[in-house]
Amino acid sequence: LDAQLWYACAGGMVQIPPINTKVFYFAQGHAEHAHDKVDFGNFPRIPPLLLCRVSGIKFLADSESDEVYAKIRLVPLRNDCDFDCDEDGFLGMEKTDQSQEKPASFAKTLTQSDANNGGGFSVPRYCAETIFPRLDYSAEPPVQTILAKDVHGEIWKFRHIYRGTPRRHLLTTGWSNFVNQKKLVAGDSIVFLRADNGDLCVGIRRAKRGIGGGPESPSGWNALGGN
Amino acid sequence: LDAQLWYACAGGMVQIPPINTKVFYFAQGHAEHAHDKVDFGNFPRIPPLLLCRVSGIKFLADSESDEVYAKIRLVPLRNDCDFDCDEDGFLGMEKTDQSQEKPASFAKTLTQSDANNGGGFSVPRYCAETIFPRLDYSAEPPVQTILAKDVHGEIWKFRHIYRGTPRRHLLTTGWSNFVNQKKLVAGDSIVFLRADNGDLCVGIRRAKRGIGGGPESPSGWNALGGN
DNA sequence: TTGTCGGCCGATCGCCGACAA
DNA sequence: TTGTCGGCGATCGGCCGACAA
Repeated sequence: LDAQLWYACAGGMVQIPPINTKVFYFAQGHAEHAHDKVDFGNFPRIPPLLLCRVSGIKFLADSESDEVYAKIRLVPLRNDCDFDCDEDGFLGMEKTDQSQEKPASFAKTLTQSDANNGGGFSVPRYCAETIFPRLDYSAEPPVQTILAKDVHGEIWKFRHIYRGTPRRHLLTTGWSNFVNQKKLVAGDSIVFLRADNGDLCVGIRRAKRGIGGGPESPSGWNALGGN
Repeated sequence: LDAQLWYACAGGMVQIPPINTKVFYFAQGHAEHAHDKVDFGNFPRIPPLLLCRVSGIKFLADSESDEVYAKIRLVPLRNDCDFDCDEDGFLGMEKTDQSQEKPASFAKTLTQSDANNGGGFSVPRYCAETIFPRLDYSAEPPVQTILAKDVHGEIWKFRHIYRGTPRRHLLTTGWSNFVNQKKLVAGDSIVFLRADNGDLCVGIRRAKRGIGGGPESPSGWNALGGN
């Protein structure tokens, strides 16, 4: 999964520590947020926090829900007594690789009208003008076909039209099918992103269904929630 | 799963040996008909047939396809040299418990018109008159609602009407939904059965898609095919 | 600028009798 | 007796501009 699309779907609040930086692992926080029981083996006592080195990161998306999540491999460090000393990036608060080049992306939370069965999608002007392919306004009406790739690489086709009084951008044909296939409801968000190679990508960010997330959470862990 | 409904779905060709009878287990035949590899462990050489005692039978139905199949537990017998001697029922060819009380059931292979999307189901007269609940012919038109339980215990509702010139029995409302949910196509069969307690049951028997069945075969074995 | 609504048109669903095999 | 067909009315999907927030 492309890291740029991953970050766009995850949202601006999400920061992933770069590889080889040091982070604290909060075992209890992890256990409390996990849906499945976390197996700490036979450790007699788990320290509240554990200094680790990030040794690997995988950007993934759930095959069912499209929700993005990350698997972060941590290697415990021995010298967790002198952790406030020196060295490089704690907690990834300094500039990380994700900030170095931010591609054009746009997220919108679906309104009732957007999610209504049989309805279309109101495209905010900013999104249509900066993310979508350039529309030929000289035609009457201005209309084009849009192709967007989701997190699995699947291509979705939409009819993009600029019409109505006052004029506005809309997705019509193809949108309803997308909503049904992805099981989107009002409150969920959709993300459009123009990749570096010019390809248009589409991702989704589902609304939080309640504290702790629902059983639909990918791989049994809350995706990047807090700790 | 009720044994009567199971036998009705399996069809008249199917005979299950009663418990505690002796049968031959054809290892090679089993292996050839299985979809998954059959693991015979480290046996250096498998005899062509193995005298066994039936120690357990489970009547089951695949949760996806509704197709019925049986799990038969076999215990190998030592004295497989003198198998043509005496004792009780070989191969269940004698009367078994399934023949002692045959409930009223009827099977019909779906025609193109039956399976057509949006169409109804032509109920053969015999089925309507002997299996279905008694219809009040004095009404105009004669119509009733039929409830039928499938192999999972789920209830399906159909509108049963007697109309047309010449008059015939039809299932209309509810039938299309049943066809779609069960993914029935022309050539598949439907089974109606009136249980001892008076309940109406419905089962399906899918058409053979080719020699050896398809990958949809339940639990990796062909259901009761030959050996 | 954009969320919601009612209008409306075409496609599909599904019930019907006619007719023939 | 029952399989197939065309008809046709009801429903639904989905595109549209009006209007107001």
